[in-house]
Amino acid sequence: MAIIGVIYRMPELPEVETIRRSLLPLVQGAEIETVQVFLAKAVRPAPAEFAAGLTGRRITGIERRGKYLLFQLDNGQCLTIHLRMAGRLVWQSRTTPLAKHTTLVINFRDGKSLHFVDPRKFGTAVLFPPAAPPAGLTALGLEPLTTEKEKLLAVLEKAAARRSGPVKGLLLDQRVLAGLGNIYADEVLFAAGISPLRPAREVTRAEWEKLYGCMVAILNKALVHRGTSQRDYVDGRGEAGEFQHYLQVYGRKKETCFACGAPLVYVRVAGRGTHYCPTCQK
DNA sequence: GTCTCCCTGTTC
DNA sequence: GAACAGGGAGAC
Repeated sequence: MAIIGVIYRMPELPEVETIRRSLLPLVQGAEIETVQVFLAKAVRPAPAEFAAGLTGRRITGIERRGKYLLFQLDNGQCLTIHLRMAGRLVWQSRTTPLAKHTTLVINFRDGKSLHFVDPRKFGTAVLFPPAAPPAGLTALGLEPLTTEKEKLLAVLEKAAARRSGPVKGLLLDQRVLAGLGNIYADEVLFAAGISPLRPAREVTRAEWEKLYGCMVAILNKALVHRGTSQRDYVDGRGEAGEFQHYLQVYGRKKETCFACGAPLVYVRVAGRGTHYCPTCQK
């Protein structure tokens, strides 16, 4: 039995979208028969109510907002799953033994199961009615890829104007822009030639425009390559992420810049490990 | 608006 | 065997 599902180190927009696309044809129309919760704090509401709310429902579709997956149910409710750092969703036969760190299993009537495996235990699954979405979801900012350019530029400039901190912190702020994480923030800033340390309010209009173009290009290219996979992945359909081969700065600590040959710098910015080229990025 | 913490596999 | 990795909730 092939196992479907790619393991990503830290799923950001391209990875979550790739997972969405791979899962959609598998779960669409499937009816949930039983639900097993192995880590109570990973689900909301509490396990008994969570399981009862899902049992008997059919999944009608999957959407994505930022890094959240949204499973639509046939009664109008919605199940949102956030993989955080190390979570993965694996579609497999119901007889497959549970992997270590499995926090949630959704069993379908057709004999298949969706396993949520999350070693760091940071991931969450929240069942909610349309009228009461979780706070993190409602607070999300614009989608980097589906928003009109001028609108997005206006939002970035406005957010930057009242932010004294480094520009990288703004790119990581999901309330402004929903979907960028540490990997793509570093890559976008490198491509745009902007230092992650630059105060957000000092970024010029021309630079925002360049950053926007780089962001769209990088995210689209990452989507084409099915995201960034680190380490081994498990996949029954060749759905491996390959964007790791295209990273320019992320994860290249102590290496040199592909563009100019200067040693890359690794510092902590906005609480995250940050890679950049001090020569190419100003 | 910025900092801390949650977690455990991996790296040094 | 200690330090590190980090998304987002919650605390300041």
